[in-house]
Amino acid sequence: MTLDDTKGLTCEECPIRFRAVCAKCDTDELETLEDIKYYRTFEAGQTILWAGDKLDFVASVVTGVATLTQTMSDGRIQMVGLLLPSDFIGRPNREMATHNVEATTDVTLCCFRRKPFEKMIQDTPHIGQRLLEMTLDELDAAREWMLLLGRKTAREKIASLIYLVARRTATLEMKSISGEVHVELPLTREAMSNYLGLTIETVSRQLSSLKRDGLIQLEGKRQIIVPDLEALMAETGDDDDGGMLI
Amino acid sequence: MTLDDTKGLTCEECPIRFRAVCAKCDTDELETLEDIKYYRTFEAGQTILWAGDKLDFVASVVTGVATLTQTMSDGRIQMVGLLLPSDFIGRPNREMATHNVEATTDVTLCCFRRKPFEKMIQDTPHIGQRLLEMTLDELDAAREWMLLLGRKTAREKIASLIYLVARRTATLEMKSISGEVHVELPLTREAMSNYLGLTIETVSRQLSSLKRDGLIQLEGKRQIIVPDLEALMAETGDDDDGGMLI
DNA sequence: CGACATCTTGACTACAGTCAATACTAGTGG
DNA sequence: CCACTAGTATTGACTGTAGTCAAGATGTCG
Repeated sequence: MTLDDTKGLTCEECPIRFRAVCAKCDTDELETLEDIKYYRTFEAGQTILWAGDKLDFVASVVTGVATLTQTMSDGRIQMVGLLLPSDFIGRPNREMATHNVEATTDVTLCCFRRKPFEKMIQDTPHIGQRLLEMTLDELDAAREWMLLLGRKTAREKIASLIYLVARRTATLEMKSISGEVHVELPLTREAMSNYLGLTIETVSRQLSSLKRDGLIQLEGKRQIIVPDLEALMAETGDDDDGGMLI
Repeated sequence: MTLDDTKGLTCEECPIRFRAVCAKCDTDELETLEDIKYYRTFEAGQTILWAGDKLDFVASVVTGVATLTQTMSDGRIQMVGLLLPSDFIGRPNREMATHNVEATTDVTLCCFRRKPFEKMIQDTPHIGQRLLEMTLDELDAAREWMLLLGRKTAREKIASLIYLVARRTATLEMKSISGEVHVELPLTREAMSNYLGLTIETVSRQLSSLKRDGLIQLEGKRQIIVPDLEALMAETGDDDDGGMLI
């Protein structure tokens, strides 16, 4: 799905219909949402929101990848969220953006005007319930990420990131989780370093090292081939069952 | 409030009545909660839950401090949550505990049987709404924490932790945020190191260094005096406005 | 008082960061 | 088509911060 395909999309046709904040809504509720929604698009590299901006919408990512980052006054940057299609931006009952949001690929957002959306949360349990589920999932992901940042080595960090994306693509494409997987990494080295709490030099060195050891192959800058996902997993420091919870 | 004071407490008398997951409930709703709740107490050092345990309750911390930790197979530990009174344990619709939960002081929990609690979330918007607010707050805290883990120096990490606790005590005691603050740190050096993604030796060294520089005074192992909160803040790497969002 | 936990300090090491040079890639214009 | 540039990525040499290993100090409790 490209940017232009989303123009004038109805909720029923929406590619994230069953994963986004509206997933539990019935037809009536979708109609209310239609009234308060509008689409916005951003090009790769553009900033969607600056921390501190007044925010009069919340939004779902429809297509593309965006990042949430936090910046220290001396310029150090830490990514604190990686937003994929269906992920939610903004917080009900908060007027200010708290983090920078940047598009790393071309991005389409489905924006909801904030005030009416907040009212819907009060009146439409399905929205609130779904948002709670999604927020709990994000909290789980954040905690996994904290383990990575606090305790993993550089090599383990890189392996974990590739494994995460590889696994997601594998399940998305309904492929078996073992065997060869082609991974499209929508992040620059800088974005990766900000995700992992490393410098770009260390990211580069560890990618080269994993390549030298035959655990990955690099095709251009953004394409990675993982010949053996199990073998990569062994480098992440995790044991296998992670992430299969209900 | 001590452990024994909470025996047979009614919701109306509860010390966390207006901050916990039940904060928005009206009298009727509290009555339903009374039926499915029971108290449990744990001694300092006890494990409340093991990751992987079957979980048939969720709970609020009424008194004391507990930690959420994640463990790697080789023994590395990262704290991923610090649970203070009113914080929530467990996740609706999930049967397994995903992290270890340990009492660092004596702890009282107000436990709710999971099934009826999940039903209440469906039927009682006030519970779900409050849980959503609390989860969003936790997510914010987790992201702040990720910045600390990924990008701060050891000294900044220690300063940040003390500042966090100092600030909380100061606001709790309605004292001015500037000037001298006495802080009770309910964590061992080991727990601090797991919180900060450091070794205990580094924690110890940095505490000594902050002491040498006159930024803190140590009274016994757990009591810290901060003569000048502003000066400590300057060591955290943050700029002042952090944490004052709506 | 002695025994065990926890904490502090010191000496040394290693992993990731810094600084700098070079390589690669994509885009622009002659 | 190639030259030039700008941005991004890789590699090397060196440094510095936090980790490791070990000895001692302090505190707690029977």
